[in-house]
Amino acid sequence: MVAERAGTSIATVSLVVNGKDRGRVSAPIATRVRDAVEELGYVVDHAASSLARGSGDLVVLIAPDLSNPFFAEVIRGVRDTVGDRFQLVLSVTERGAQPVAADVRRFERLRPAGILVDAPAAGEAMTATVPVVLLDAPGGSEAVNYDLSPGVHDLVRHLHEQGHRRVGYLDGTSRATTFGVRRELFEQACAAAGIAVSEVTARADLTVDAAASATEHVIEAWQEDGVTAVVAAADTLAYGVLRVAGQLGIAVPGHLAVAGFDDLPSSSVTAPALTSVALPGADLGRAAALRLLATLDGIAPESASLPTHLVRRASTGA
Amino acid sequence: MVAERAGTSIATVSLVVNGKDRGRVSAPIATRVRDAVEELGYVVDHAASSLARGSGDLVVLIAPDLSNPFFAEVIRGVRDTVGDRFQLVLSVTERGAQPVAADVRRFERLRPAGILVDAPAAGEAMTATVPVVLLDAPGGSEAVNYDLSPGVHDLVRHLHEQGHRRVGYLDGTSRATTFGVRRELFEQACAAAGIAVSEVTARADLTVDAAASATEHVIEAWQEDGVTAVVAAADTLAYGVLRVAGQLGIAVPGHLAVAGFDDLPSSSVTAPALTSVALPGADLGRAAALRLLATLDGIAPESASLPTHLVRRASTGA
DNA sequence: CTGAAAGCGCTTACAG
DNA sequence: CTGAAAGCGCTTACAG
Repeated sequence: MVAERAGTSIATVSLVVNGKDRGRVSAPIATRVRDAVEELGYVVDHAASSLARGSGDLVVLIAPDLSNPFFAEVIRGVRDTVGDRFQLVLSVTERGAQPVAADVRRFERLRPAGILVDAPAAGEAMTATVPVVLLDAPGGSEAVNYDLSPGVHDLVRHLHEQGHRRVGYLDGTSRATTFGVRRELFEQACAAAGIAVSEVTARADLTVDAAASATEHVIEAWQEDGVTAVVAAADTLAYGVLRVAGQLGIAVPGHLAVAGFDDLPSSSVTAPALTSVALPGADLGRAAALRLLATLDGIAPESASLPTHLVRRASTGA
Repeated sequence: MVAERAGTSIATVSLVVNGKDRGRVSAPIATRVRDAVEELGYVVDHAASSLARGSGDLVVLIAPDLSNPFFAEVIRGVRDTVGDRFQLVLSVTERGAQPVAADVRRFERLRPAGILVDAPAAGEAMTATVPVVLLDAPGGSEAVNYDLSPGVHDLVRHLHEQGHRRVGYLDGTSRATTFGVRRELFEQACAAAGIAVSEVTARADLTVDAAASATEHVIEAWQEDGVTAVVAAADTLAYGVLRVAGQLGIAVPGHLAVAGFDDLPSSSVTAPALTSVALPGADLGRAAALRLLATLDGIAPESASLPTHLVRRASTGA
């Protein structure tokens, strides 16, 4: 239709709308085509275009839980980076489960330009016929990760300075590898610093409610065990600890110091404000998108490891 | 490849993988095809399939702000309803802006089976070549909406019973129509009940921080104006009011009652627990998805209006 | 019950 | 600089 109206061929229209007309199509014809496109409100068919070209302009981001403010940040970083060149679409897994290989498979069918997978389940081989970049998947070679070491070491040193010698750890139930790494690094750093990690263990789903109820179950045991500080694997979990402490009248940080991971925006406004190992979500999204773009442009992506640092706030007496 | 391995034709394979083989393909051949599909890990190409068929199996949900727990609920409802029949993909607008017609246009290219638009900007004509269902867009005919009346009237009656005669209203800055409706209904109901709505107005983006800082600006004026209760257009906003009241030592509900809209999961656990007009997000998502499915099946969808009700909690002295 | 063939709307060598 | 033609991987009447 457009070709007919512009008095030219379909091939020429294709060149013009794809911006490949430089030096291939004369200016007057290109203008006629653009006018026709405008008047007809023509928009290239995505399916046909993807089919002919072999892949489309979609970038898929698969994440476990979009309602988590952390992922909102990641999404922002990805979007800012892929910009107008690609169309970003999101997919959430069922009930916050970690993305698995089958999720990638399902989106491969869409022939996206690339797939980003945030916090994939451990041990899943995320290979596809399109480029895949993993976010926050320690161990994967195709991944963009945080370097948790500096943040964790700062945290442990800070706790030590504040006089804590026995701490509790509230872990997540998530299958994401990053939680294993957080815990391991933390325990190693504690051992090195002469801080004992209580044998009383607790874990919860990544919600305030779940964390609160897990905390209720172990808080007495922690107290009896001489724990003076609790570190949670995520800020959301730490909020649960804060809530229970508040309800039980346990002074924070006086009787119990609390810290988390993520440094969510709301962590500066909890009561008391939460000390946290900052994992800049937008940076992660940006780095992952850059890596994907590099791959698509045929450039060997450099492996990215994003710095982390400790944000000291009132919950640990800072 | 699959056809070759199964010793049959491409057409037959197509019938089998699309489950259209009943009475058209013999059992042994169908089995051979399925085996071949299994062994080769074959998955139908979405682009080619969409192109040949005219439309695909994608359902697109465009929403302004996925990090809002309310939308997380909506998404859950949609997903539960579209199930395996369609592939749900999400799109977030830039910086939480209300979805506009251009967003719909952009996703039309994907040839989805249908498009769901949550909280679209007011006055946008959301027409497309594929079925579009609007969520929470009062006034639109293709929309699934809440019937806010019962909830708002219960709220006003409740405030009246608690002795409030002068209230403040904290509005959202969102362009979504629903906020206008909330305010209007509330003011009408107040007028009818003999409650004055303070002229001191405040509005904020839908975040706790923004609401808190907006509240800080007007709280004194409200107090001077004799306001004894504040109603916020969303629970997220009400959290900001609660925070400021807490910081200033204003007793809730003793000196100031607070209520919101949405009844987010976290509203039962704020301090104090928040009275709220419940807008069941999952129900909205479910109703919208059902409406889309009905349209796709050629059934005239019945217009849906979802009931709302008041959840009374401690923040208004309940 | 099965398969050859047209066609979905594009893109891209290729020939002119 | 321009256009005719092949082909992307499917689906679906249609003929057998």
